[in-house]
Amino acid sequence: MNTDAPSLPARRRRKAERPAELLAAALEVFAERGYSAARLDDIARRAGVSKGTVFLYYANKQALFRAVIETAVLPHLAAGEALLAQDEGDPEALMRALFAGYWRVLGDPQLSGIPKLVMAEAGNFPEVAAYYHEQVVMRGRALFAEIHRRGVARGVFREGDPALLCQLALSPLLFVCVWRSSLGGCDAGAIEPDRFVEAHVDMFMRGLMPAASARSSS
Amino acid sequence: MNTDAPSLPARRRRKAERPAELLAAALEVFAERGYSAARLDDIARRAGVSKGTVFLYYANKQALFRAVIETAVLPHLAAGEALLAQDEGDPEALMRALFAGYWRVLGDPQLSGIPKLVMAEAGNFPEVAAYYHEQVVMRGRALFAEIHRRGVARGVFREGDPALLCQLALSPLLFVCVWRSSLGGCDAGAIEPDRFVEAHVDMFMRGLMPAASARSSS
Amino acid sequence: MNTDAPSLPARRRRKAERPAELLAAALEVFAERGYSAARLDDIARRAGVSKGTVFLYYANKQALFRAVIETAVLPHLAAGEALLAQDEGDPEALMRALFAGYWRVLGDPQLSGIPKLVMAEAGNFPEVAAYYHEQVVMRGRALFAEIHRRGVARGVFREGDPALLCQLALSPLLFVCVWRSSLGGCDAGAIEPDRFVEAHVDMFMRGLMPAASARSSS
Amino acid sequence: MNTDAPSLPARRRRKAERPAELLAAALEVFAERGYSAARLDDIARRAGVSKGTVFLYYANKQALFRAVIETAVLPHLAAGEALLAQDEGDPEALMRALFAGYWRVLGDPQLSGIPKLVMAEAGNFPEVAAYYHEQVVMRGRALFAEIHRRGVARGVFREGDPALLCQLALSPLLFVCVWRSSLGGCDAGAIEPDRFVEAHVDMFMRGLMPAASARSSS
DNA sequence: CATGAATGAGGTTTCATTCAT
DNA sequence: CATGAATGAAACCTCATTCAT
Repeated sequence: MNTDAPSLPARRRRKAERPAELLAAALEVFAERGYSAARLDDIARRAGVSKGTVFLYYANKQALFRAVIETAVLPHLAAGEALLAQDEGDPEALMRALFAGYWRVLGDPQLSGIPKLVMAEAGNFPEVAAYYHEQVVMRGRALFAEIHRRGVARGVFREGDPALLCQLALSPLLFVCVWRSSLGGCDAGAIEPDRFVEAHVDMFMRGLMPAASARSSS
Repeated sequence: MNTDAPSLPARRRRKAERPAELLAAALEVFAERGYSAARLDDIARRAGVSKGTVFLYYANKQALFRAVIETAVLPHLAAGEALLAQDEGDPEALMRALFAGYWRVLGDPQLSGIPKLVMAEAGNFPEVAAYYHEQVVMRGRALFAEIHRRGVARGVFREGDPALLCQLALSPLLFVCVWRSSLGGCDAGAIEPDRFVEAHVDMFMRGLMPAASARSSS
Repeated sequence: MNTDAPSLPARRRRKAERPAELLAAALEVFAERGYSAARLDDIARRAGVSKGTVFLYYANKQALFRAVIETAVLPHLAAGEALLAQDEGDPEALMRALFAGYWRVLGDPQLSGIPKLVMAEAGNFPEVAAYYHEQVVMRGRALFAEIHRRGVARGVFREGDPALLCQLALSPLLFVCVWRSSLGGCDAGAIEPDRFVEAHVDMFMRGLMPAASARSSS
Repeated sequence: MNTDAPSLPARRRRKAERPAELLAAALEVFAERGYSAARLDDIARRAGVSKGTVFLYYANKQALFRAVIETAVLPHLAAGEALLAQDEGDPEALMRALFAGYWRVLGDPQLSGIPKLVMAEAGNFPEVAAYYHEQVVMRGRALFAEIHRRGVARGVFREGDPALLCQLALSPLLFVCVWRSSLGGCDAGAIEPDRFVEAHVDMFMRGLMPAASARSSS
């Protein structure tokens, strides 16, 4: 309320920023430790507030967890859908843009904690898993399927089950993001993520070509 | 393990099986819930013993966790190494055999909990992560690298960074095993793992061919 | 209390009413929930102010509690004492007037919360209990004793320990006020308080007659 | 289980006694402090166990509270019902026996905490209140009503609404039990409970006589 | 060996109280 | 004066761990 006054009292301004600060701190700790092992004390401290303050913004630990999951990914998906809706260009370029978009999210060390979290905790939070599946997985697949459909129509992509192809396309990206926040520490330098993804995209795009055009690839 | 003495009294035989039963139960519960959320009560009940008995075999929860990780994968790796050491045949067939071997492990709903566990808990157990990286990841990569080396030498595989190619080869398999024990419940039927892996292997093998032989692919 | 200045600005009048509004809200919540379970948040909301405001008027929760107890009953006692001081009439009528006066207080759903509160919380607030005993119980008993004394002197009441008779006289009234705010909800309609008190007073007055005049009762 | 062996291990014997010990300790603390203010720490310490042990026997504080209420009164009611079922004697003597029975319970400093508790906490535990009303209040009233019915049939009691008469009969007893655990401390010695109850019963029985026989009373 | 009752440290959650605005 | 965001002590509750039987 009344956020158009540039001279808002500092307290009030804090209040507006608190949820984001808390979500950021919570994402960090949840991703590092997992849901159960994450202590609200740590989250609060990392957000620069006391333990009790967390409960002013989120009813309990679970609600905070859900909020972390729900707010971190949706904007990016919406952006992807918007892009696809207005761009009618070359499917191959679109597909590469889709990869780039996914990678902007999954490659961000901050956001890459989310998929890891969801996978690690799906068993304990079936509702969260269902929400994520519906709001992220299905919508992400729909994006892929639409581009693939356009490519097949123009004869630049081979046919195939879009769900399966999508999984094939994304699993290395997802894997890399999980890897980085788990064994990445031990494996430092072994593989540079950007190069890895680049290699995968090349390989995948080549595999997606119709048989006839395969010979012309590098 | 020591099952070659058929005349042992039932009680003693029971005792010899306890560790394996405990590890199996622990793997189940750890994989379902994650380390922190797993209760020793549940593990004990699932193994058919009382809570106190667990401590007769493993000093504490952490030791049990380490034992689960350490005993579940090593035999399979050793088998792979033995196979490779004696087989000098067609690299392409060997590579497909390697995929099949990996899939025998990662496709097993029982064992597929392990990678998920390691990734989810690496942050909380750096030593376990380091152990796993050294004893599983590096050795697995070495298997791949050796086959790749032979294939390049014979001109049937294109060159490339073997670590990167190995990651590329395995990430979909690892991903599928993680997926199945997380969002798989919501995603039931969307993708059949075996088909998915088969498609990936085909695609990967095609991508691995030298450019010249690509045209002969299906 | 200071309502005799009709031209005060509204704000100032508001302020003058605050303590009474707070006490009323506090009485409600304390009576409903008990001292510990009553939240200052609820009291503040019911009084239409913010939580912080409560502390402008009362140093802490305990002080508010004491104020509730102390201000709610004293005026009524004083009124009873004044009445008795000026009225020299028929002791039987006075006794019935005393019952009526008690019932005006104890029958008021608002005020009936007080005795319940005092009894429920006496263990946690010995000083409050002592204050209540001295300022309410003892003075109430003195009223009864004085009327009884006059009646005995005129030969219309039988003799007896006034403290005991007073307890006997009042316990059903007190009980009904406690009952109504506790099990009254389950017991709705079973007994109508006014009828109950009327029956008790009749029975008590009959029991208070000297033996000789008993036969003339209805 | 297997409690017929006199040489049971001490641990096992403790296990059998724990619930009763816990209920006794809990009744004490709940009655002294009220539900909210009672700390499980105190209850545990008074029962001679640690905090965690309470939760081995009762799922949570509320369950313990319910168990206290439910187990403390029922046996006495059942005893009263049994007595009434087999005794066909003088209704006046039966009524005095009923008073004596109630007083055995309500006069016991231990058990007298129960009614106080129920009344103080009814607002916070509607289900407990309903249970108590159904299992204690209604059954208690039925006992009274049956004796009253017999007395009216024989012409030794005057007619009247039994529910109202029962309330009238019991309210001083209930009040005394509440009083003793609340303001009784301040009021020490003012009134001796046994004398008070005796006086009440005499007065009540006299009030219960039909008008004709009133003159023969002492 | 095996049990399971008991423990108590540690986590989540509540709420009276403070204080900058 | 009034607010309500922030605090942190204290409560409930969980569960790994111990140990008498």
